[in-house]
Amino acid sequence: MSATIKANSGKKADYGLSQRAYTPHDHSHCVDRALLHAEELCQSKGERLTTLRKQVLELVWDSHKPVGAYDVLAMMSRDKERPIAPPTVYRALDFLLEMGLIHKLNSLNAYIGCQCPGRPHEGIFLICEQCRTTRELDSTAEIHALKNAANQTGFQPKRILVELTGLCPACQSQQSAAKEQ
Amino acid sequence: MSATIKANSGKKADYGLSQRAYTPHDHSHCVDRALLHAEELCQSKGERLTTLRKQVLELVWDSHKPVGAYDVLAMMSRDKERPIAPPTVYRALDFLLEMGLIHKLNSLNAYIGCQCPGRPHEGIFLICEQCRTTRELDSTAEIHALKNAANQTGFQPKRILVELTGLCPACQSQQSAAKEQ
DNA sequence: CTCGAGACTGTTATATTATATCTTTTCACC
DNA sequence: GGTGAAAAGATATAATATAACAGTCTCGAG
Repeated sequence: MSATIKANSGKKADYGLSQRAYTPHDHSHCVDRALLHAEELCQSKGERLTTLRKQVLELVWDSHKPVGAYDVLAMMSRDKERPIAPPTVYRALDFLLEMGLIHKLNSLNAYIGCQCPGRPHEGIFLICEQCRTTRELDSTAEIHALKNAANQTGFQPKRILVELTGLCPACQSQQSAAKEQ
Repeated sequence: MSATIKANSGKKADYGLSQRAYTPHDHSHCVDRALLHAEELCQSKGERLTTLRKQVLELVWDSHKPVGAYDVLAMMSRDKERPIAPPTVYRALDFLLEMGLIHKLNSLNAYIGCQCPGRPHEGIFLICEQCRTTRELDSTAEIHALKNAANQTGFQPKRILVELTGLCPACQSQQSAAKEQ
């Protein structure tokens, strides 16, 4: 897996959390907000958001695309005389997962910043198969319906994982534009 | 990951596909049916269900629990002077996935036989976190709702992955029995 | 039949993702 | 400052998956 490319940082209007992943925006706002949330959450839970953990969170938030553990590893090892070892990164990722500050996308073996931490929720992820931009959808209703359906069979659901792969708006218009040529 | 234990083969009543994974049953029926379906499907698609592919399918269907690629590998290499190599297994698994005869459970990196092949569908998996018995739920309605929700954000969904982890009926009653002690 | 193209399988090597274990450092608290 | 628990460093290795190339089989065209 290759290292992630820096996200577009052009100064543009801010469209609200929900659609932000798909539109040009000042991404540093996203990162700042994420870090702030993280600080608050850890404070309230009495957990330590150490420099290392903060750094990993920042790298995961580097864009709206999921990053692999070894991408994070590579980014952290850059500009270091001695490279970081995998367990260091995995431990930080595990901590952030535990805190609900990031999510793991199982279909990609990659991690992405949680777009609405704090609020209890279970994510539905919309992963663009072309540009990999990933958006988290807060579909409490649909999740609830799924859990209900499971319950009716006698199964007692605890965790739920929903990942949709397809095309984001930008890649759709790109494709239809290409077809018209 | 350890090799999977043979499923209960006691002769008992057959409760219909939907609940079978959770109840004692003559598992050889499941396997036979799966193999039959596979033959038919491959025939109709003009694909070859070779000995190797059939053997892998049979091993995946060895129980109603997901099996890892390396479990299959180990089972196939048993009683062989020369062990099978990973690509052999992965190629067969890829073929079976392509045909829709098995599914991959991304949260476990494991594979399971499709419980309703042929019928076009996208699975919802109920994975017991205790005994790992996994059932496929055919919830067209819920899947549709999810895709709709995604569509409304401008995302064009193609594939969907839903995995619920929790407790199967058997493990629930086992736990409540334990509590009463 | 037979021969050739394409599909399938074998083989070796290696990439990618993740964890076990032990040691050292840091940090909050006393 | 001393102390114990949590975090991070370091080394090794496990678990999952693929690349690349060589050999074998199958099936239809001639």
